[in-house]
Amino acid sequence: MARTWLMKSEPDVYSYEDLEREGRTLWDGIRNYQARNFMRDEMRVGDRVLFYHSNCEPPGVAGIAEVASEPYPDPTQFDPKSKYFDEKSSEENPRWMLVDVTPVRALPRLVSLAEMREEARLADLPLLRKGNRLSIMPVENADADRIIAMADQPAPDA
DNA sequence: GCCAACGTTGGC
DNA sequence: GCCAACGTTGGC
Repeated sequence: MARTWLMKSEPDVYSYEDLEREGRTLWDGIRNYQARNFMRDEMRVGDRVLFYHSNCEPPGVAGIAEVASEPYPDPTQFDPKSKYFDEKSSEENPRWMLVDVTPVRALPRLVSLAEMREEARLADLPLLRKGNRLSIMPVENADADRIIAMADQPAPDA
């Protein structure tokens, strides 16, 4: 059984709609070792991805995507003009790895962070843990299913 | 190897 | 825009 991951993106920078428009993207710019390790060591082609909109109003899960490639070096680390350039990395020994992601479907509506906090059965979701800033994290399949099901229900009163 | 200083994330 | 929480860096 494939796993599910949650991947954060700021919609002002790259939204789920952008992914649908492009059809595929490199998940570049990850410069956190724990997040990199998930992509490098644990993700498999076909794993499900909850595409999460962060640093926006409201934050929440916007769509479902899928891991679409094996891990490979993030090209931005080698580009001196990129803000993600890493002078300590080299093509021979790349430090940052990424995967490609493709869209699956937009959720009927955004499932907000506040709404997930209200759902007692999601209490163990890593996303909701205090101070968690990881931009990529695993999600239990049952929790992911529940979040996706929430999008089929009317939004709770704000 | 400790830890203070600094930078970043991201909700609010 | 604020700031809590956390990760990274670098002096020692």
